[in-house]
Amino acid sequence: MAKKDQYSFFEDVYAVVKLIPPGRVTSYGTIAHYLGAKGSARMVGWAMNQAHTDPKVPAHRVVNRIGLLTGKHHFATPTAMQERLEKEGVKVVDDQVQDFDQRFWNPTEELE
DNA sequence: CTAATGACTCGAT
DNA sequence: AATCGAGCCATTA
Repeated sequence: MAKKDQYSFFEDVYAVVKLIPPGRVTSYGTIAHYLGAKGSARMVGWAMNQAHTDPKVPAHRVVNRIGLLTGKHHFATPTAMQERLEKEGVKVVDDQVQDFDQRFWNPTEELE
């Protein structure tokens, strides 16, 4: 980590992800859109890849727009993401978040 | 330096 | 309605 300007998007992404309330989930594109870059949804996932090493970043609360645990495979264990979500109170079936629309957390509205 | 990929999403055909 | 392609930013080869 001798570099300096690696952070930029990641820093913002981390901040938003850390602000995700328990029992809530959001999507990469939503975070990216909140940051002002809808197209960088991929980067958000990339940021998670670097962030998932940080326990302060609940990457397990971040899923794709349909509530599918696309990145569960990147966790320490492929089930860690689902297990954690269920532990938070979010039901996950077949890597899919139940009541996703209800569990969805919109930073643009919640954080304004 | 150029090219390709990546935990995504939207628009067009 | 379903499928395909393009866009976006950053990292790695």
